[in-house]
Amino acid sequence: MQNRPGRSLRVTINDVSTAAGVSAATVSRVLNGTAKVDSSLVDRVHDAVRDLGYRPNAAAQGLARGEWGTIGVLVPDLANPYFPEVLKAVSAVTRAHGRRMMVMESDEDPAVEHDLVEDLMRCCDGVLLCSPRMPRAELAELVSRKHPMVLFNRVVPGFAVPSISVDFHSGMTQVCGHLAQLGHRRAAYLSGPSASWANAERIRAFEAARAFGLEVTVVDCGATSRAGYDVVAGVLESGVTAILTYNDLVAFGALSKLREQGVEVPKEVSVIGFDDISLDRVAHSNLTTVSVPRDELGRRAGEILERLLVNGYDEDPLYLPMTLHVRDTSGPPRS
Amino acid sequence: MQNRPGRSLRVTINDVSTAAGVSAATVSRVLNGTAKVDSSLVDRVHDAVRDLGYRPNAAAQGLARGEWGTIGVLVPDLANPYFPEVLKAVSAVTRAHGRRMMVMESDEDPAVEHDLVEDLMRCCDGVLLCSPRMPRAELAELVSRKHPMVLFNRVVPGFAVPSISVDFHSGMTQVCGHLAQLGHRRAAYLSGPSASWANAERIRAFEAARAFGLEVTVVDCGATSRAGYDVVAGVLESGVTAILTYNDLVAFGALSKLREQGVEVPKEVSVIGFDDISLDRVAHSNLTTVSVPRDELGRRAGEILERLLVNGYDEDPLYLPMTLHVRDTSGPPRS
DNA sequence: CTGTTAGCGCATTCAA
DNA sequence: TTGAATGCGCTAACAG
Repeated sequence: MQNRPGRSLRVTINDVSTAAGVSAATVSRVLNGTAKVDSSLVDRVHDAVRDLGYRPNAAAQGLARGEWGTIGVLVPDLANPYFPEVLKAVSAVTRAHGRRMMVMESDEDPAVEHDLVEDLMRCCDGVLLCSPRMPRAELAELVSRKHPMVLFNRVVPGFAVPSISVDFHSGMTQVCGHLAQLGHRRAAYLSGPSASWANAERIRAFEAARAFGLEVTVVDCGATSRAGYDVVAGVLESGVTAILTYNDLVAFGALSKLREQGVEVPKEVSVIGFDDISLDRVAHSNLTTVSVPRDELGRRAGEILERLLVNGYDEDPLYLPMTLHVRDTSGPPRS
Repeated sequence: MQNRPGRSLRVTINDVSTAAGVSAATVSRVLNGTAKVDSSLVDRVHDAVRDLGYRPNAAAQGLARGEWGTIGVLVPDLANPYFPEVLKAVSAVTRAHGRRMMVMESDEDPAVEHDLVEDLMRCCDGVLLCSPRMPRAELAELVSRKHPMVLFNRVVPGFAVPSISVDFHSGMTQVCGHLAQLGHRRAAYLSGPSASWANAERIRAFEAARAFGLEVTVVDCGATSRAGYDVVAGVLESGVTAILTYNDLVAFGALSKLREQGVEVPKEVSVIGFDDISLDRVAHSNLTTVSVPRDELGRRAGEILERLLVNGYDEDPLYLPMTLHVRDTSGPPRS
């Protein structure tokens, strides 16, 4: 039978100090190494701590120190395969600096993002914010609170907030270059959320592509496997020889539909993903795609936030490069 | 330029009370609805809160209330595709009950698990523990603290701790039944971590299988795609007609190797996964497997923990059923 | 080196 | 209904 810890039976620093025959301050000093303490007292404190099973109350420490020892992360969708690795890296960095990690999810709902960030701000030393669709004005309001914060996967020009992102533009440029060199002239892009900065960055790459003879048509689609599945058939009719996607999920959906329709890939049409979601951990995917260094992204983000916390350091936006992986779904256009 | 919130410029309940011309107690009452307050005062408080941008300090609330408003979750590997959906569900339930979610990862290292749980206990009202390999003695020690805790994916007989898990035994029995009905007589099981309860449950199903004429040989393997890739070749030589795996990742690795070797699936050998990791979110996988209701698992776990916190309620271990999904990698044995 | 004192910011007694 | 006083558990500043 478990009880919730009745306040009375919770062991505090005073219980320890009494048991050890020292003051509470000494117990604190021993446990935190804040000051030199006579070794005999140190031993008595440690004994008492062990006997009583004492653990400092984190809330009390936070209050007294003015620091929570916690950072917060807000992501739009915990189940999106993009984030686990990022969180893993953030968690590792965070832990290495002696802090804990609070995680919240907005469930892709911009309406709640603001509240969640506010909530994080009142219980975390710093916030890592991945909020692709939050309106600029709301972001500005949050930034104005001067609470340590790092923007993740989104760069907002004119905001004095450290941010880390991926060079999506360059990534898509590599994709286009690959296709152009294979001889493709017309391609379609299954577009992601139109309000998303990350999507806009991808699209921006098509201007340069045009200069090199590759015309890319943007088609509204979405960010899910299902969306790719539904949209791809109509796109094919337009006579393109290659299909680019907002992310790998969309590409998987599209491939699935193409397979059903008996369309051969890459013989009849090339399909190129984005993000490289399924690479290492799940299957040896054969999708040509361009990869995000998700673990590095998480690690660097955690480090920037830590520096911000310790030094109050403000840094320039950081862009991580993407890498093209040519696999089995891209090839020369049908002639 | 961001500063870390200088203590002096942090707005407290006293700032609000001064601005509104009321006592701090009244501010507290208005914000928490703890008692009736004259409506004119209510308005003044709300105005002051808005003007000053006041947000209650979570640590101070926690201290005063004796509750942190936070639950903690410990998982062995954040990047394991098994957990995102679980965390998503836990997060939703937790939030619905007005609590936050702290997440920690043991990185599959039993040595640190104990410390992490201790850390969670001193900053969380309750703990959700997924720790497949922690020795029974250590678990017992943690349970003895009487801190609200729910065991996840592990049932420990004789412990008075609420636990929720999946009926792995039944799941593997379904797999064996499927194979037996197809006519298979000899199969190999690529075993997961030997210390894991979840693995033992799967193996337990092979006794019944034998009674139905299916002989399953257990082969040490591991829990990763790589392990499946490395081990499967040697297994094939033993002449089995079907390969069962600890999880889908292992199965994917095995399939990858088989494909390389030109072994046809399921014509020459059937391959059956476990967990159904890649189903909906990523690709339309064609692996025959048996699925875990991961979101329900997370939801139910969160609810049990919440009940424990509110009622101090102790419940019997809960087992969720698995579902067999017959797809393209299983078929009749070669003759 | 150690104990005593005084907050940290809030919720909750107790009086009024 | 409201305000003043007290304490949650801990750390830091101050004496000794």
